[in-house]
Amino acid sequence: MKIRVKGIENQGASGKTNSSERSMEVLQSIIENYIKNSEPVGSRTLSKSIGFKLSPATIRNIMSDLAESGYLIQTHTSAGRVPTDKAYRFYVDSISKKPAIPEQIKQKLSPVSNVQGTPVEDILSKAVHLLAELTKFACVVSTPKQSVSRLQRIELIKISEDRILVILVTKAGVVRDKIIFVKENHSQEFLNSVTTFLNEEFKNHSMQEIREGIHQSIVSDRHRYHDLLAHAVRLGKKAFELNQPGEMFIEGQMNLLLDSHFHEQSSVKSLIDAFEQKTAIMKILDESMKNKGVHIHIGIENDYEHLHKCSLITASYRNKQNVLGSIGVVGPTSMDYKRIISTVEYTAKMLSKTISEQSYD
Amino acid sequence: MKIRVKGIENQGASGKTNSSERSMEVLQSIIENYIKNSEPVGSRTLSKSIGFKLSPATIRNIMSDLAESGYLIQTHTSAGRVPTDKAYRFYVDSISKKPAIPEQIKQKLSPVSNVQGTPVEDILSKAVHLLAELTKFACVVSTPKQSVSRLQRIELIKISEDRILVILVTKAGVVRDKIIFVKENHSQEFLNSVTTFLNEEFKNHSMQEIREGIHQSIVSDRHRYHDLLAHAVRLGKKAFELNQPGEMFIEGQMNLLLDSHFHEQSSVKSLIDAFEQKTAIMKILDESMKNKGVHIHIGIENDYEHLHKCSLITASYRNKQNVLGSIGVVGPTSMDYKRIISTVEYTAKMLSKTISEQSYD
DNA sequence: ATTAGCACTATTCATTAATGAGTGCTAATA
DNA sequence: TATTAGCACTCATTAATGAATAGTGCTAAT
Repeated sequence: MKIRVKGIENQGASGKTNSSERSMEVLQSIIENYIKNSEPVGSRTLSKSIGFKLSPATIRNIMSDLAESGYLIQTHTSAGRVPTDKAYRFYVDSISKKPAIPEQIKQKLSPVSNVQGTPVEDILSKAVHLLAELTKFACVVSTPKQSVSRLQRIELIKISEDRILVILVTKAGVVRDKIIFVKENHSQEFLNSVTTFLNEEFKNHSMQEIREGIHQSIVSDRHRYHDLLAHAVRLGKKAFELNQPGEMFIEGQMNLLLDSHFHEQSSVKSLIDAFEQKTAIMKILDESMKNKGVHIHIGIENDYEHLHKCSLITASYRNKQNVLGSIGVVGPTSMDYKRIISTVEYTAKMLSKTISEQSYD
Repeated sequence: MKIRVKGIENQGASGKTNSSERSMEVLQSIIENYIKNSEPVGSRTLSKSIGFKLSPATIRNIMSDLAESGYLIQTHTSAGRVPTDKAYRFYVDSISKKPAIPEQIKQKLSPVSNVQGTPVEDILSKAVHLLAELTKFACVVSTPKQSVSRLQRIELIKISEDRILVILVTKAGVVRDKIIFVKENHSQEFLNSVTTFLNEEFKNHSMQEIREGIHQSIVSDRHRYHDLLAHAVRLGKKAFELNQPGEMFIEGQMNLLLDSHFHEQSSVKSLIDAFEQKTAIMKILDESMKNKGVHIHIGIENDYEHLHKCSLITASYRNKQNVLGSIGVVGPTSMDYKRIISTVEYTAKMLSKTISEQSYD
């Protein structure tokens, strides 16, 4: 058996590129070709598409090597070759200069920044909708995490004898409400005092801190004999209890089903499952908040099995103070990474800009 | 040519059912058979399924008549027959006793009523999610219409020099927020006075009334020389301006794409379009709020062309005072109407019950 | 090291024939 | 007179066949 050298070793001082480099160039061409046409690419086709700089036979040899190293697979003997997830990983890692955002995309996304006085949720919803239209894939966005965002204001409104409406306004510009049930029949005036106290005590603190702080207050008994404070703390504890599990907006799921890569029954079922069980995607979005920039999860790299046929491109958005959530695209592993990456990046940037302007500090 | 009698005339005092009645029974069987198996039903199959009470030949004659009257069509000469939208219309109109709700469905929907202190939106979202799971079709629900619901409370919160956060709480239990931009730099104390004024003036009035009332106030000049009131009216006008276009939650869109009836490309495209362009479905939901009970739109009966292959089953939900919105199912025209109708009806009932309990009066 | 040439393989596509489900009509039957 | 059995006919579906095609791998020549 002939052993072909496909290593990284240099080839002396000749002007030629070394063989490893050339292999990678070929691989890149194959990937781009496949992304474009969604069809297995053969040696002749490729030779043509790179302007016959290499003959089909040469390319066959290179392809054979690439297949051996796990970058390509054949669906059957006489078919062309298809990039593996490993190939896509190589591809996205080797992308150096991102393409400029086409004017058309900027145009399309402009409504995102054009939203005087709109609630954050509506901005997110608008953004994810447009992103789905642009990419023709499914898009998701997570709503701002409650725990990190800081308190702008709390309001307690008496609804009935035993129910109080709590409204929390965070600095990120998110308004949350819930009803709490109480045993005592507090007057609205009393609630106003409590409100004042809570606002003075906790304004600008993160929800996380507040929850811990209130817990502390209850454990310590410094308020035990002060009626107002004791009640305030008690109510506050209920009011700040975590109840929002973290939401996510989804748009354009159906786009995926027009995509030829998801035409088999099983793939469709997987997708439905993935979107039904939001947790897996949510986890990826959460993960994406931890680091700056665009995050890419290619097929098999996803922990969740039903996403093995998908790639996710995500980017976090933020206001001036905090990372709030992230937005992303779910598409086939053979998506046009360059385009999608820059589109997601740009959308997240727009989102951050808009929300920062709207933020309450 | 032989003319077959297929009219409504009676046939004397014999114990036999008259032929029209029998035709309708056959039609019903055909429809139920088709709903069950999604396959054109032939004379032999049907004869068997009704226990050979009628021979295939007889059934063929009846079928031929039904086809002539537009209740059935053949996809091709040697295929069985398929119900038309007219047949489905007949079918749903002839449903007399609705089946009891299976315990299993009640069980599954119980989380809807089990929601202490949850915002209305979350309840709706939960309900529509469960409905989609139960029916395996796409489900939609419209959020409470702002205009009919009455004011529980308004809050104005100063955000920055030129921005005020407005929070509207309606009696239906919906909290809405938006930011308004102002030229003057009002103090929070001033805003509090305005808030008090607005609450006293407008509590318990419908948004519609309030909008008109404020408009009146501005046209008339009774507040012109009173600074506080003039400002209050000005701010109020901004605050109550309609900005919520009426939302809709969608769940289970992808279920439809597993359904064999939507397997052709064109159908899929239509569906995507229908859900993208939410207006058509929204209109049907709005329409459904005008009358009590379950509403049924079968295929071609829908104004919107992209919904011609779908049937919609909708029902409104309400609190003690008002009809708030509606919830519905979008599925193929050959859906199991009995089951879906009763499921939707039950869901709407649960929803009404839960929201009424949570409503602020 | 690269390439041309050739044998080989597997898919895809069109054609054909067999099968079968279902109808419509007519004549027999209850 | 309504129902049914029987039969000829239609058309979709399926399987089988073969030709065309796209692609590979190997070897020998450059």
